[in-house]
Amino acid sequence: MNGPAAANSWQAVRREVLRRIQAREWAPGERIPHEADLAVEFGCARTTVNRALREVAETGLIERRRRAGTRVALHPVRKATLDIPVIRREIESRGEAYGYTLVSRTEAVPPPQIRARLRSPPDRSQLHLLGLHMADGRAHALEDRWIDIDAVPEAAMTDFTLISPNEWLVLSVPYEGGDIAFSAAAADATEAEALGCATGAPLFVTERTTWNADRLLTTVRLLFAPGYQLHTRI
Amino acid sequence: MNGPAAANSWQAVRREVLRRIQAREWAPGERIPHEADLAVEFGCARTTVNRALREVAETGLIERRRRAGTRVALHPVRKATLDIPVIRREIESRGEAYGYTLVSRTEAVPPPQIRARLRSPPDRSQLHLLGLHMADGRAHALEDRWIDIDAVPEAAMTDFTLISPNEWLVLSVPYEGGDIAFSAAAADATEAEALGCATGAPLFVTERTTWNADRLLTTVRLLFAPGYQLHTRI
DNA sequence: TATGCGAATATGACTGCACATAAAGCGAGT
DNA sequence: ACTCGCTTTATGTGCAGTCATATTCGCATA
Repeated sequence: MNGPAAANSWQAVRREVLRRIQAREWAPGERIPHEADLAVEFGCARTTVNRALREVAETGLIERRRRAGTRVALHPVRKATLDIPVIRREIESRGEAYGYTLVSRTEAVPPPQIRARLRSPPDRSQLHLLGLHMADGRAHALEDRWIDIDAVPEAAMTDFTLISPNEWLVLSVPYEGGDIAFSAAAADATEAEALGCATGAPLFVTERTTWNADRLLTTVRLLFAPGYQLHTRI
Repeated sequence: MNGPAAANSWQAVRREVLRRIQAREWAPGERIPHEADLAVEFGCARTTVNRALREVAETGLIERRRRAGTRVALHPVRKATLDIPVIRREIESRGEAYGYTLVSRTEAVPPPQIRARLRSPPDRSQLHLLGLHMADGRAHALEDRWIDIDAVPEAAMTDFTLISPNEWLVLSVPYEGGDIAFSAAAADATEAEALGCATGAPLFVTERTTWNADRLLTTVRLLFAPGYQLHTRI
């Protein structure tokens, strides 16, 4: 029997590895048998064991180091994966009607905090956009965005009354990475009016800065209407 | 020349693939050459191309289907990975001193919302724990937890004044999965006092329910002191 | 005009092998 | 004791070839 043992055997190996960790057959902190032994035990190639263990390691349950071997994590840092869709699609996928309004558009020198985040030189004006995303006619999220005009010059010519900067950027500006922070903040008077809630209401906030190679492209603060929840699974 | 071409060539392939997507050489929605062709072009084995494309697909930038081929995602849903450490370790890794106090411990019939989340039968009492996590003596997070006594009977005998349920559960109860929700809420009078903030202050909230095979184990609501941010990267 | 079936095709998985590389461990030389 | 360097070991990566499987597409048949 030369060919593949059965079906998806790397997943079978992963299942068994997870079971043994669950059942404490392999205790936290303990070293587990090395790939070659497991390959013999499971009757598959080392490659297959490697694939399975690599996937488990990605969830944080085991730690692997060359020569040192593989051990069950002592303090597992669980990894959860967040899906970050474009807001329009998030709303539409819930079966609600999407709407968007541009509230204001200016070019101005950003306040110190934003300037620091964009690493914008002092006195340099940047594009500042305020927009409101709506779901079934109700306010969903307020988007407060700064775009670096030097890094994204096309933004200066774009009409953001028709397409939200959120979506335009995803479609037209390739980016490599970013960092995201989640927090809570109280709605100030302006925000409360836009979102149709009381001043001081607790809002879920995400702040994201996006870059491309060495350029910082944009930083955005999204304030979600009260009741919003971000969901994920482990 | 039989052996590996150079070093980490699957990462080189991934880099080049990402570059072509960035540069719009492969436009969104467009089908890209199939693995065999790319293998020839890059002068490596199809396995290597497969590995690279699989990794890219995991970030949501391309979509792959058998026979249909690989195409650049039209509406990329970016995936971010959240690290979810035990609270004590999160605090200690910032170099702060960790502290924990058990505020209250009761067995009671949970309110309807919690009962639904635990799928607990009506009139069944469950273990209810309230505790406060502290960083450098300041309140960090309030933990409001219900544990299913039938699923985790050991919890009934455990002294939660010494170890937080957060940590005890991770150490002693293996679990398979859970779901997590993030939101914002206003501090009520009790919460405000415990966290040392004003009543009505906006708090970052995470709610998590954890299960194991078919049993629901525990559900927890964590209220973080004002100023807390959850960070991640794309 | 449907529709049902088989061929073609691209990804998915696996094997057996080889070489690469990080890190632990050991031992010789100072 | 201490350092340097060699050996050993477990994981990381790569290759060629094969079989598996989902899907599409075209053709034949009702």
